[in-house]
Amino acid sequence: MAEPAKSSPLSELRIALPSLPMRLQEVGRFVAANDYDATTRSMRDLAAEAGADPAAFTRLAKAIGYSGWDELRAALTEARRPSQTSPFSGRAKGRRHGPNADVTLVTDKLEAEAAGLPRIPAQPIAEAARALHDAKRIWITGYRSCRSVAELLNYELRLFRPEQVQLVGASGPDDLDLGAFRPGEAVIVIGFLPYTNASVRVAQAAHRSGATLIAIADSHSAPMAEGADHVLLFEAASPPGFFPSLTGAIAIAQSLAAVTFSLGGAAAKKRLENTEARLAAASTYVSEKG
Amino acid sequence: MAEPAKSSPLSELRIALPSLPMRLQEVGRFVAANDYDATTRSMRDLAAEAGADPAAFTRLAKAIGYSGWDELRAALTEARRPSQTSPFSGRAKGRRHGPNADVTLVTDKLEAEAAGLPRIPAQPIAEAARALHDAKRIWITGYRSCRSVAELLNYELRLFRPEQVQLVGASGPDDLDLGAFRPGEAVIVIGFLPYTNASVRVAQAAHRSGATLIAIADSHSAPMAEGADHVLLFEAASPPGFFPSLTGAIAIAQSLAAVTFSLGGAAAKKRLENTEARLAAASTYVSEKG
DNA sequence: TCGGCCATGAAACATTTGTTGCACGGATTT
DNA sequence: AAATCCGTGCAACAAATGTTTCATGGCCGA
Repeated sequence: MAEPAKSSPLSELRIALPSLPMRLQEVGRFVAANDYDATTRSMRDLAAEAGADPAAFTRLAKAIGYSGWDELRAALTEARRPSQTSPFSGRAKGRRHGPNADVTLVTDKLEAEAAGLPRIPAQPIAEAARALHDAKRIWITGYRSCRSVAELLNYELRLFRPEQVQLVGASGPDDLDLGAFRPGEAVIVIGFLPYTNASVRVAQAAHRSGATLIAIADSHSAPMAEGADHVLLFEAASPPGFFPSLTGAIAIAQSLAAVTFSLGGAAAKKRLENTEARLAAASTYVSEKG
Repeated sequence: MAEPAKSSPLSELRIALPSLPMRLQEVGRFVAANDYDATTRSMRDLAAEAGADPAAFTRLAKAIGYSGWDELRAALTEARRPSQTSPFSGRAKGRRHGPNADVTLVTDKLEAEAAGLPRIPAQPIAEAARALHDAKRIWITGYRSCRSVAELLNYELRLFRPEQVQLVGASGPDDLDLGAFRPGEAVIVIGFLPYTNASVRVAQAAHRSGATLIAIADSHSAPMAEGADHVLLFEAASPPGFFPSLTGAIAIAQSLAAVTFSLGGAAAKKRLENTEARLAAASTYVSEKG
């Protein structure tokens, strides 16, 4: 298989974890989660706290290729040494050229997107949230890459308003939903350049039906923003050769859901708790442990 | 006498330094200058490197009020312990209610998320992208709210590698896909606390199969990060009452797709152009106009 | 000059450290 | 069903740890 990036002893450990015997996995997890204590305290101490046999630590070290616990701990200690590099900069073994171009590419992109977020107008989001709060029913629309944003919004809103939120096209052809829009309902349409025809049709249908139209788009002149009651803007632009950025749209979606939830007050909170209890009962999630 | 501010054992040491016997001063200065080694290496080791007698360390500790070297080192160790408070913490502005409480809520949230993005480690993303580039096939997994991230990644990767990218569970029960993982393929699993059982099962299956496992998660100790060849971290934490933030995960997904695309070179570019041409021919998009 | 004092290094001490051999038990194979 | 392997806990081991003691030597005050 492709050789794993064994940048640090910790990642070596984590990679090897699943293929170890059960008890060794336990102590391995303990070490990975408490690596600072692993470097400072004694093996027996750790064993006592982890509720395991001291010998297990020696065996763990040998199992992942070290001559013993001492050597593993030495490696962890070196990896932890505050040493040379400033807070960021990865662990850079001296790489400066070639592959490093990708890294700066990523950093630049992340910083650019971070810069875009605070520029998102907050006021319209709050207003749109109130509209959602008042809506008897909420429809959500997004095509192609915007589908992911639509689904996230759908998911989060359904956590506390399960019966009143629906993804357009979720239960059959989109066109069936278009005729179902009613006044008093809200329709959210997400899109950016180039605009998908289908999303524009949804927006138009929403407007015609008298429902409240909320557009999440990259421009006021976006087709789905025409006639919209609320327009939530984000920056989708990216450097040439990149895909448009959806980070802003996601941030808007999450803010929208959060404010709508807070407007819902105790009732919304109650419903969310019910949902979570149901998920827990179905053992959807990995149970927490010490 | 006036009690000196004993904020840390180190400052205690430095304060008491001048009033100590010469040899103890030397040792004390050595400890102050190499406090990391002081917490990790043994007394005799330090003595050898400092060119001093081991006993001097015990005497130094006693001279500044500790019962022995062990106690001094324990204090230094505690002082050095990495703070367990999350990177977020400087906030908690008092504003709760008011006319535009919702608006400040949104701006705060946006700013917090913007601050989180530059903290995403870029190096692992670049490495993971190379793994994707080399993979014969790419599987993508995400449940519940992470489903949206998975689908975005799926969408963008398929733009230039249509036949080799597949969403786990897209064509039938997830379990059918679990058996299909092969060495030389890559499996991406996205998740954060609370972790969905299904995603952990996918990660385990991927690891067992010998495929390259890429985890996008909120912690190194996330279950799906165990055994992962690449772990891409983001901050999902949000203020109480909020949903976890997916902004970071989306940003990672997009960076991953972008770097993978750039690694694809001319071939990837060609495929992307084909795809776009096909979409245009199907008049998926609204034609540009004045 | 003598006598006490203290800093200092070396060696001996009890304790704790990491390690390894052994026996038991469950799972798998023959 | 028997044989075997492997994971695991226990206990004993040698090595290393921090501490203490003791002998030495320099310093200052009588």
